[in-house]
Amino acid sequence: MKIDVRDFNLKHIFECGQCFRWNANLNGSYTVVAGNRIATLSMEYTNAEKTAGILNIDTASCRESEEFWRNYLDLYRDYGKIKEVLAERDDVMRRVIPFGGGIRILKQDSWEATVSFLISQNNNIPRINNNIRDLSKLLGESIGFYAGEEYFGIPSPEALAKVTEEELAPVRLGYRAKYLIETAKCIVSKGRQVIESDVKSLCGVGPKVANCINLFGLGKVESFPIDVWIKKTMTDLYGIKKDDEMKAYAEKTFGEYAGIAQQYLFYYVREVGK
DNA sequence: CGGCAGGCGGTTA
DNA sequence: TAACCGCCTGCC
Repeated sequence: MKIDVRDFNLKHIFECGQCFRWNANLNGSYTVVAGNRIATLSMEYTNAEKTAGILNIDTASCRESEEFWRNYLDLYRDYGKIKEVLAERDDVMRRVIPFGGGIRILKQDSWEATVSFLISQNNNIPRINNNIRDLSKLLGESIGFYAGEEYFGIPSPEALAKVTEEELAPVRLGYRAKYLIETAKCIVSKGRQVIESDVKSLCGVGPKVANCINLFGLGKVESFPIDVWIKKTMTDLYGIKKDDEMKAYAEKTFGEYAGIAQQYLFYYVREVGK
């Protein structure tokens, strides 16, 4: 399927630290797993900034719904307008947005985001990607073959609640294995999906991970995760040093779009740091 | 080898 | 409630 898009860049979207279930291909396309779906996304960019053009979605099955991918890729949100609003509110935003002008907040499944960001703590992106893939292979269900490779979904809370830390050892999650099992047990006992009021009380979930789950898994675009990179950026660009002052600044200045502003800041500091 | 990577929980004062 | 520290692991 082909979709006309703007304010959209594959590298910006997948390499801004919000999602760990993708593989960058040599030709610039990304093979992505979302829930139980697999697709390769490629772009024909039509502007110099590479933020607009024709998105091509190649899926494993021809009965795939375009609607799913439109929603997952957050195509119904007007990022052009949001960028204008943020740039108007803040000079730093005006400067950093062009670096990641094609960012979109993916609408990930809440459980998938919970598992992903529990694993992400004190960890680096390549290892997080590997951990999630290995974990899915060990305990997740097969979601089919694509380009000759078998893919697995993130294990359900039920599947994770049943295992011991020893059984998870091959995935090399370290001390995060316990958090994952305890959190799975907690969600199983509630008998429903993760909701916002659960997040902070989950085992292994502190302020940073909670904000990531809210932002990336529950659509809370006003959430503002503060990690070491955001700390560095806000110290460098705003002269703010304390966490709670960063939080207050984000609430006051970025407001309902704080999570999106966070992504622009994050992408900027990572790009400039290279 | 020590230091560290997109933090957290537990313990202290 | 703030500061400190150990922690699995892999990589430098």
